[in-house]
Amino acid sequence: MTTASPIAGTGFVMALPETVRADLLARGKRRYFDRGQIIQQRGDPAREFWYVESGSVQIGRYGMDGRLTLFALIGAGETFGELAFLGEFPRTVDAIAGSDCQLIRIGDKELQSLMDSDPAVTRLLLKTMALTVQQAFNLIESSRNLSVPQRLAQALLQLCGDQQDGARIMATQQDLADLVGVSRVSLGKALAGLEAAGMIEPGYGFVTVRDSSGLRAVIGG
Amino acid sequence: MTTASPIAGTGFVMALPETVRADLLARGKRRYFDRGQIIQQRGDPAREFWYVESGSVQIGRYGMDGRLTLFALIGAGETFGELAFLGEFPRTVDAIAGSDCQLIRIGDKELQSLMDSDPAVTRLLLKTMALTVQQAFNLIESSRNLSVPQRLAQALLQLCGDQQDGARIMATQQDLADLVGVSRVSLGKALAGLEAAGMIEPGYGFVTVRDSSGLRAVIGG
DNA sequence: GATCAAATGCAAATAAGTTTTCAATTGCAC
DNA sequence: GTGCAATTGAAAACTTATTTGCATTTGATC
Repeated sequence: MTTASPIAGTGFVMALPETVRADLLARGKRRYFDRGQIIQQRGDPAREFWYVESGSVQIGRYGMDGRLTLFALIGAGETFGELAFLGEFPRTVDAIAGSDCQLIRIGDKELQSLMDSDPAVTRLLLKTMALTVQQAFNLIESSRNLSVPQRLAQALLQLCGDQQDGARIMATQQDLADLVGVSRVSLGKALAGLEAAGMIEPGYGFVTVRDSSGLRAVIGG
Repeated sequence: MTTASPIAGTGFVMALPETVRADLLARGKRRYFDRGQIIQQRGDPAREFWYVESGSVQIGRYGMDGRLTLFALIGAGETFGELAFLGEFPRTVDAIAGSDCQLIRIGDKELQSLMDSDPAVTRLLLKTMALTVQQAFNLIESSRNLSVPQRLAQALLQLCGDQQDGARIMATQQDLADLVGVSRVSLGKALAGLEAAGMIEPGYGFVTVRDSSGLRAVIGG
């Protein structure tokens, strides 16, 4: 579901002013994860949140069948895990390294020392959080009246992130259907439509984005 | 739309620990609004947020025709306007006194002095906000797969707030349809269904809730 | 390269919601 | 009370999405 993506990952750190962000990231510790490695699991205590320096992270939930229901793909420059960390509740989603990746861990110590260093930072954190939330709500609200192809386009754009055209999104049609919140049949039709327009190329277990600006146009018009 | 309600008003202040809340509210100034009076308008700078001490506040948007599209009804104990205030962006919705009401205004000065008084409060604010957001997302996510009657039940419960059974919700079927995100026809059918079950009584321009626990059961099952 | 499970494609029947139109009702203003 | 606009009720045609079942294709494994 497109609507789910803002739940897991946001531009939280990205939205901070350059100096503050650099300061915060400098305090955190770098950690490396191999593709497929589990970063966090549902129910874990949330002692930190993560900034993705390179690579990508899959956010979703494992069902009893062991399959991952994808919620979001977090790319470089994005963060995930802030809500559970700041809210002090257990992880609500699983996170797996989608590729070999390099993350920066930001925990209580780092956050606290940043807030101590400058009292204005806390207000800034609140502001950034509120902004992020508002954007997420806007996204949700706007997607309420969109057709399936439009919502699919939105989801695909979210999933391919900042990548250039040609990005390969590793997700089955069933994954995408869950993400967008429709049946596999409906999603298949929507995919076919976007393919006919030359914007994407469906594969077996993946989708290649050919024309991201076209996808944006689909949403807009 | 049910999904819109968390945007406008939340239990932000309600979720604060008793002592902190009392402290914060004691700092704010009481203001009184007559029924129908405008509290805030879209585009206004957000210099404060409001805690509803008594009465109710309508949140929504005025269309070009001068009609209000209802998003939420905020009752006693709830707050509204935090997002725009904390995020430092202009109001995204209009707020009108739904009845004579008594609000507490919390602005920069009050918030700042609270944060200064105890450094732990800032962390607490972040936590409360994160919690509120997560709850809002949970609500949205859960409502994704609900039928129209279920979403209607959810919206009605949200609108009648803490009130006892017998609460009269002043909203036309068109209002409710906009709120739930369906056509008036579909909403009428859902209303009729709930009425047949004896949970509500539709009126002319209002709905009376007869059995709120029944409505909750509708959502659950 | 033969096998097998996963993933995709396709089609028909069904369900749900929308749009449109018009009639009936309600409540307010005069 | 009468007139009038807003609201509600109801019906039909239409659109969209779901469900179900099965056939086909793909890619990994042995």
